[in-house]
Amino acid sequence: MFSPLYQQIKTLLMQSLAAREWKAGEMIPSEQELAARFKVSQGTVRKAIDELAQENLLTRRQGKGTFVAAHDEVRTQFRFLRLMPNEGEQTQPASRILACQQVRPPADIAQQLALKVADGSAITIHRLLSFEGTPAVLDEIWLSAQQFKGLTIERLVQAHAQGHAPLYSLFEQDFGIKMIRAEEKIRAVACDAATATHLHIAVDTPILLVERLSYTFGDKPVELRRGYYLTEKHFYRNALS
Amino acid sequence: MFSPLYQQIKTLLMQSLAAREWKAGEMIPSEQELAARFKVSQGTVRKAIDELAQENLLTRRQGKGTFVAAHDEVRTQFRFLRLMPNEGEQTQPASRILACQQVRPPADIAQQLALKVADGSAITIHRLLSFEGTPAVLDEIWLSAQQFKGLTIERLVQAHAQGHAPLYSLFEQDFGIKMIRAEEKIRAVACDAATATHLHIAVDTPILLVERLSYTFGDKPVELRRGYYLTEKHFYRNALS
DNA sequence: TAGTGGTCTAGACCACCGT
DNA sequence: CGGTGGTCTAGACCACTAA
Repeated sequence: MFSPLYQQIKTLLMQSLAAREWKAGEMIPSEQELAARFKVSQGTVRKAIDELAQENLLTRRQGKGTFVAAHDEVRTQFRFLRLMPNEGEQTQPASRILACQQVRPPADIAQQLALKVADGSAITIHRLLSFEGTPAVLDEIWLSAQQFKGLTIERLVQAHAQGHAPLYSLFEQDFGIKMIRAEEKIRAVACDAATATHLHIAVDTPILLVERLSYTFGDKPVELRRGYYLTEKHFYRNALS
Repeated sequence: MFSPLYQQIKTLLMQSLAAREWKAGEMIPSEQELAARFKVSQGTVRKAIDELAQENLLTRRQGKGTFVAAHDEVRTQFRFLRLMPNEGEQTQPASRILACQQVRPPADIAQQLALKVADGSAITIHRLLSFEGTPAVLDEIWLSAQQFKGLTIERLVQAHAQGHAPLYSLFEQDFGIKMIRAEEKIRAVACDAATATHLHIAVDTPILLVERLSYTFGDKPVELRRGYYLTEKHFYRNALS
């Protein structure tokens, strides 16, 4: 098996990132330094960094340096939230935590997150996102209790009060777990009674069901999220390129 | 305004592609030739081609050459069709053309396609996609009659019979119009009577409404498509990265 | 002014493909 | 084998940032 040098360098860098050798938002060594460390030319390091930047793991800033991408940057703000208003600019939603409990996960969820089906092996969060006071998204989030030990509703509410808007930013900074990619399955379903109440709509209103599985380093699934999106004043935007 | 050399080369190449200097599927000149033509080093041409390949306008094949991307390649097969079965592998749908008429476009559609609202200024196609005999998608497609002069239902059916499965491949080869990117707006809606009949489902069943605007070179919108997706046995897949 | 990433070059060699 | 794209190097210079 032939593997180009820059790929090997890329793997090494990715391992350093996974091991949190440099924290989110921090600057990594300069291209020259890395070239010296790995005993390759700057161009080779460059190509490795280029690919990592493309994958949103690093951020290059000319004149300053290369930084570990963080989930609280403006750039990343709407990378995972694809809901757009029918008219006007995209705005930051208000988030209200409804619940956060340590529970026994259903079999299907445990399977997708590679968890044991045991009491307290999972944490589930329920929250409501609103745009300009109007509820738009009801999220049901599942995590491994082992990885997110100590995650309570108080902590979520507190983080939120501190302007820690994106959940992934909290996961990254407090638990050292960075979501690097996700896959979504989107379906249209009829709204059930409980969801209808939270979204202030009639039962059986058609809503989007967005099922998201998020992965960290090593393609490890760490979050499963079922989002119920009201698409009357908003739509799910997707660019095909 | 500073613009790097490779960007200028990229623009020149893109102009050649838009002018159909090389046709879909054809090989473009080698990097060496292009470097000589533009009086730059191979590395600079290389970087321009790299970006065009990334944008799916060119396809590199080691040992062979660089080719103009075509819509009938396997690679591109599912670039625009995001529907996946709940279980099993993604398969090619069967397509049935229901109608193809030259009509006066509604104002909203004319506006998005930059058409005049006049009798016969638009072409509309209705078609049904089925997976394993089960209807799954009803598409309502709008095009400029001027750009797609001579597009009739006979031609569509004939192209289809020749295994010209993807519509975009027909557009590319017969009309010289290549879709290079698209934006989709996805909503959940209740199925109306006409759609219900075609999809063999009950009225008011929740379905996905996928509104797609496709662009050619120069960010020119050339196709508007409203797709009604049945998401009982399938889902719309999306990768967030 | 010093340090960073960004561009560009020229040349060597490798991997892959077809003949 | 010759031609293609793919990798790697070493070095020069440019653009941007911050002190």
